[in-house]
Formats: sequence, structure tokens, C-alpha cells
Amino acid sequence: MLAADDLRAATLFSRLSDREIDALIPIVREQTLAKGTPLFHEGEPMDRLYLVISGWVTLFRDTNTGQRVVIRVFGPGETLAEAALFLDSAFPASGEVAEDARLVSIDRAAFERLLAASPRVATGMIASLAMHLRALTVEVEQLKTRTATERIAAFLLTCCPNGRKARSTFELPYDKSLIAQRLGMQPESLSRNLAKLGCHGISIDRNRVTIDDPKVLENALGSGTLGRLSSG
Amino acid sequence: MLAADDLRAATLFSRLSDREIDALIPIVREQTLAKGTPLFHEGEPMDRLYLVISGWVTLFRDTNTGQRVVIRVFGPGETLAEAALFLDSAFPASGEVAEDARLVSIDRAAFERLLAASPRVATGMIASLAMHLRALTVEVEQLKTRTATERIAAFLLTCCPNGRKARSTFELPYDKSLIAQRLGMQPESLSRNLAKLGCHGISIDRNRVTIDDPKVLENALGSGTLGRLSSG
DNA sequence: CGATCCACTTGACCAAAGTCAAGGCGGGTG
DNA sequence: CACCCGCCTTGACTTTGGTCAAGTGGATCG
Repeated sequence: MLAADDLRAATLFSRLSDREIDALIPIVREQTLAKGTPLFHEGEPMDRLYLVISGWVTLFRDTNTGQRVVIRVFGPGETLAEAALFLDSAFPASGEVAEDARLVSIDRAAFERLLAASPRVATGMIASLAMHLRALTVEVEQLKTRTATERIAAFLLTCCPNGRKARSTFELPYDKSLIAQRLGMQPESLSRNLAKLGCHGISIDRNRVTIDDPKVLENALGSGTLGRLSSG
Repeated sequence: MLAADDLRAATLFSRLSDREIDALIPIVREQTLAKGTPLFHEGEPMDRLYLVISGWVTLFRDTNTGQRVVIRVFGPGETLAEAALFLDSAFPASGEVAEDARLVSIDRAAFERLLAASPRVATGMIASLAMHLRALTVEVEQLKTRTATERIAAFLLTCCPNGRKARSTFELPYDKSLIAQRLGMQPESLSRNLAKLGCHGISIDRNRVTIDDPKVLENALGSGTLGRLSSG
């Protein structure tokens, strides 16, 4: 069942009072959707705001040369398209479930009522947008300065269950082909570079990853030592 | 002198009433700064919000491997760092005047008072953040899917004085080395690819650019025809 | 239990962009 | 007017990542 904590996990709603959260619960729609389910389509006006409870959702664009660009992949606690509800022109991207997901969504009209009624929602909205902005900023920086290998290493570190103590093992959150798109490279490049990272204490078996020492990897990333490998 | 219209050019303030704008004027700081002047530095808490009236300002990060990543370049009517005032941790990037600029800035405390006092400022803030988000989304998309040549062509089109009728001529807004950074490539690549674009009806003399037919260029960009050149 | 499908991997090749190094051109200065 | 300095351009070469094509291996289904 949908719990108050599920909603409060989102920056957008984190500042709401218990009372406000309780009022929210009956007006949201909760759905469980299978991998591959389309949520909304590029060019259509956006009429709902989504919050991911579990699973993963991609935001992407299909360019007119046929290739798909993944803008971002959203996971638990993240909201999509709140900006779209505000700028009311057609939304420039499509959304799709990347891994079986539980989603909560709110109707545009209901959300606008909420926004008008509570200054805390407006505040949450600003905070939420600011965080998205920060995330995209990091993304741009990575695309401009890091090699494919480095972007992969950075990604694996973010997947690393927190603590980052020695020898973390975890599963990749979604398909490798999607990871490749997220990181802005071809699946072949991901494959090859993952193999290369073997020399840096990372082993991959199917979609199970083990990082010998996250701290060491982090330092190597920061100092640009990942480039030339020392064939270990 | 600072005019009400200068402020209203910013999305952030565009919805304010005449009375609110008038109240704003005495509390803002106006400055004219020379190219190269640093505005704020990465890692420091951000204490002002900036609005560019004329000229250009870069937002960048110096990575620990020594290279500079330009996140974005802000021009007339654009605001920087409004998100930073909100997320109150240290700001992750530095700012610098890229071309002699006239700037307006507002103190953090004053802006917070404004935000609390007027729901229209909050609304403007959301709209402004949403636009930044949109801009960065486009950026990510371009970096992931377009070649250097295509990114340059797209950039030149955005510089094209609007109308985009046949044979537009204009000056590059800032140094070529900065344009290269903005587009995520080396100055050498920019230089070479600009030369390549000669075959597509673009001529460059020093920093004066002429586009024979923007429409044609736009179509070539959309259909991916810019890649293989037909040696014309 | 084998056939098939799909996601991923691997290999060989190629094109795009980065690197390093030298050279030109203009603008400012003595 | 000659000099120097920065910015930009050009050239030769290297590296990275993309492309095309074939192969592997696990899962599913008959």
C-alpha cells in the first residue's frame, strides 16, 4: 500500500506537514507498471506529474534520424515532469518504464490546486527543480570532460550501496543497453570499457558487479588515472 | 540607467507588477564589469543572484585535472544561481565575466524576503528554473547525439539574428575558445569544423559570420546531412 | 531436450576528435 | 614602424569511440 513515507521521499513533498500528506493520498493515482510501458509521448501536452516509488523510468527523445537519446533515468524518490506542468507548452520528451515500477501520479489540475493552496508545495517544487538542475549540470560536465571509461566508473560508484566500504557487491539497476544510453555511448563501448575496468578492481558477472575498493576507484577517477591502464 | 524593462526581461521577474518592479529597483546592485572579472568561486556559499543585462557570463568548473569545463554561458535577460540561493550548500561552480557586461544582482537576504512576500516571485522562480532545466536538457541531447560539426551549426543558428531569412550576417558573441568550451570541444576542432562548414553556405571572417541560407542549414542539421560533406 | 531468441560480447575496421607542435595574423606598445 | 603577445589556424599523428558483423551464452518455449 501507498504510505506517507513513499510520498515524503520525494523532495517535492518532503516539506509537507502530516496533514498535507494525508490530504494528498486520496487524490494521487498509484499504478504498478511493467517494463516497457509507455507513460507519455513527446510533443503531447503533459497532464500528470509522476513520482517513482520503486523501479526505473526513462525520459528520452527519438531524434528524426531514428536514434533514441536518453535524457535521464529516474529512480525511487524522484519526480518527473513537474516543470512540464508549469511551462504549459508541449513536452519535448517521452517517458517509459525501464524496469517494472510502482508509480504515483497526480493530475495536472489537482497539482495546480495544491500549488495554489500551499506555499510549501511551491517551495518543494523549487527545491525539486533545483535538484534536477544540479543533476543535469553534473551530467553535462561528465559528458564534456570524462572518457567513456571514466563515466562508467562514476556510474558504478553511484550504484554502489552507500557506505562504500571495501568490496561492495551489487546488481546493475537496469539493462546494460540502457546504461550505455544513459552514459552517452554505444553498448559495445560499455561492454569493452567494463572489461577494461577489470584492471581497476572491478569484476562483472552478468549483471552482478563487485568493486574491490570504492575509495581507490574514486581517487583514480578524480586524478584521471583511469585512462592508461597498468595491465593488471 | 537601470530600467524596469531590464528587470522584466528576466523570466524570474517577468510576471511582477509595475509596483513590484519599482520596489525592486532600489534594492538591486548594478555593476558594469570588464571581461575576465570573477564573480564567485566554486565551493563558496552563494550570496547573490545575478541577472545579465548586457554582455556574457560563464558558469564553469575547474576539474582537479586542471581543465576548465564550461557548464553554460549566460546572456542578456538570463539569471544565474537562483537555484543556489535556495539549496543552501556550497555552490559547485564558478562564475566569470566572459565579455564586458552590465549585471544586476540581488542580495540573498533581500531575495528571500521578496520570495516570501510575493507569490509571483515564487512563480517566476519556478518558471525560470524550468527554463534552465529545458536548456540543459537540450545541451545533454546535443552532446550525446550530435557531432562537433552539427553542434557548431546548431550554435550558429541560435546566434543568427532572428528572422532567419536568407543571408544573415552577425558577429560571434564571444571568443572562439569559449565557444569551443561551451560546445564541448577543443579550439582546434572548432576551427577545423568551422572551415568544413564553408561547403554548407557558411563563411567566417575573423569573428564575422555569414550564413547563406539559415533555413537550408536548419534542414541539413535535422536530417543529419551535415556529416558527409559534398566538397562544394 | 533441443530450437530459438535476445542481450550482450568480441573482433576488425574506420571515422571523428584530441594532442602536440609550428606558423600566421592583428592589435597593442614602445 | 617594428616588435611582441595572444588568439586562432594548420598540419601530422594518436587515441577514442563508432560501425558492422559474427559469435556466445542464458533463458524460454515447444
